[in-house]
Amino acid sequence: MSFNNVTLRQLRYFVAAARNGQFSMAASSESVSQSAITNAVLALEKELGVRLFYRLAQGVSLTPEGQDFFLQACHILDSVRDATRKPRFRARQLRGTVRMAASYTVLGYLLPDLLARFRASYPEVEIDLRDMDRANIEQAVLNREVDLGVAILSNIRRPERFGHAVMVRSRRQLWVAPDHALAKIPSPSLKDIAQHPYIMVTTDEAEEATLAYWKSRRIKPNIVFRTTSTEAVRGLVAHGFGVTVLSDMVFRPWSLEGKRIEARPILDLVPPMEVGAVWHPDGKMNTHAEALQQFLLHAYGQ
Amino acid sequence: MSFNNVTLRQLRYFVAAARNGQFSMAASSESVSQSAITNAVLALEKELGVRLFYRLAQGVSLTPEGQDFFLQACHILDSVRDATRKPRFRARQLRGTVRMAASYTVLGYLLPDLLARFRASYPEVEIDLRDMDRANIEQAVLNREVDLGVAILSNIRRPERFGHAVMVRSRRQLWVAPDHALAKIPSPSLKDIAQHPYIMVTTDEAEEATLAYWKSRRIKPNIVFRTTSTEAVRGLVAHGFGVTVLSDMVFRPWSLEGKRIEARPILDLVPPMEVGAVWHPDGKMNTHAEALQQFLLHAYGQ
DNA sequence: GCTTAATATCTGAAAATCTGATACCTGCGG
DNA sequence: CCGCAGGTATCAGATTTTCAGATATTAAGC
Repeated sequence: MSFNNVTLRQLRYFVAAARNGQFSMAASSESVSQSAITNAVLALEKELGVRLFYRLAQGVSLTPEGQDFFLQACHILDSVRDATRKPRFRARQLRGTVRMAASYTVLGYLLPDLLARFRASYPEVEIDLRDMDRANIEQAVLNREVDLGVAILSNIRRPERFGHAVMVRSRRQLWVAPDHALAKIPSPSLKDIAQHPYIMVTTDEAEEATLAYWKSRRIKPNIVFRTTSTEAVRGLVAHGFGVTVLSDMVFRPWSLEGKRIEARPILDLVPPMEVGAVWHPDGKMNTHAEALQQFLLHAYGQ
Repeated sequence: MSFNNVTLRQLRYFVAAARNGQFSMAASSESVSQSAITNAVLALEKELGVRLFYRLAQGVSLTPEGQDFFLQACHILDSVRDATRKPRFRARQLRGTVRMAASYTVLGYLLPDLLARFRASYPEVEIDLRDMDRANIEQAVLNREVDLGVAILSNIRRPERFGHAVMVRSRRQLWVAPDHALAKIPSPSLKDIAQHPYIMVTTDEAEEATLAYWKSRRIKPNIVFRTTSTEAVRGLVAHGFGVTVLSDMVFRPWSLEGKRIEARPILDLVPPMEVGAVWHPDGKMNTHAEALQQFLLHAYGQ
């Protein structure tokens, strides 16, 4: 049976399916037929010997193994994009240091892979990376203490004060243990969620951002615990002590000790988390900084 | 023009061609016809808009852009291998710290990518990485101060005193500026090289290793400069101050300021550099360490 | 049990890739 | 200078992979 090594096309279709949550929607986003997506995913599953999606009535959702593979597939596709980006010989002679500031969440979940890839393209450019909260990033960018900041854009008031660009828009979903009452509702509303203990993350102004969209529905979550540790949240949610709403960017299937977390789309319109880069409004920066800026923006198609 | 995104198969063939230095040899190593290799490489070059190989009478050799792309292609293929390696759900719950020691060259050229990939599979395992020379690594492994050492195995006397495995065997070649007299000889001998100024690297016992194979031919290189800096060597060689013989692992095309370095195979039988892992001879180690060990060994096809 | 909305399966058509033969290039030796 | 040896490029036809479109299947909601 032609021991088919995995194909990049299969990975593309798989990633599209994971992003869309439906094979048929992935098909139209990739401009192919639904059966093409189905076949690619089936071939992958057969090759890996693992089920990647749960097939649900209204679409599909990643199994823990699928989530795991999803992250790796994204990395592979990104690497291919980097490698085939046109300006080959991307100023390998470019040397210097870029001063960059990033906030907690960004530092942990977005930048490591991104910076590793940047380094592969520009090995001679050093990145002086600093850990700051949003307010300090804003100030540092305006004062030119750093060349570039990466933060949660949706928390920045009047982003027009900066040069800025969205890098990732990440949907917020309910995190819930599989045996939790809320897990039985395919698409719970905030009102449903309000009736259960809620675990509030407080890093990167998550509390303010969260309360903002609760307030617009005129209800409040039933907060039983606050923490700055996403790890703690995972543990607590997995053990059923409560639920939370966080962005897909920080979601992991997390089967520590066999305990799983599931993510459910929320019925109400919840704004996505937006991560992006900010720089001084006059846009002037040295060549290395510009290289990094371009890299960050291009790394996310457009 | 069927704007064909790059294919993994093309990358595989390209890498095989780069490794073999000949399309026809790559063809037999991949068990396909020579025209399959040719077509894949041509398609890649067309897609990238860059010449990847110089076509020579006796085979092919990477252009600087090709060398650059080669490293990225290797990374992509490695990532795919990691992602499709069977034990999906590789003990994500595995937590702990592995103590690891590595020597200078290994630290700079081999481990960064490898550890990043390990981290992707075992995000909860921390690696306590220490910089040591060979002698200290040997001692630390025997004293169980570290779980695992990675060093230049070919420098270790009586490796049977340890558990050990070769990870990479890297051919040693002549590094020479393109306009240097030696660059005109397709495959120079050590005797040819002895007539020109030689730059000696002294990190990781490179001098001892080098003199060993010179001694077996009963001649000596004409050493005009010694340094511990591979960067310095590249600069000096590129500017024609001398030549050197080093392994492919640390080779880069290095066209800084338009200056290039070329690599030429050496006529005499020069032993390759062998990098590998060593561990305590009784083989006992905790689960995390074993995971890392397995990962390192598997990362290099057996 | 019907309807709806999704995935799975099947078939012939289309596209890609491969092989094997052959043309072409280059360095070398007679 | 020519032919040979050892390599890459090109081509045509066979093979294999992938696709679209039609249809079967499945699950949930009513």
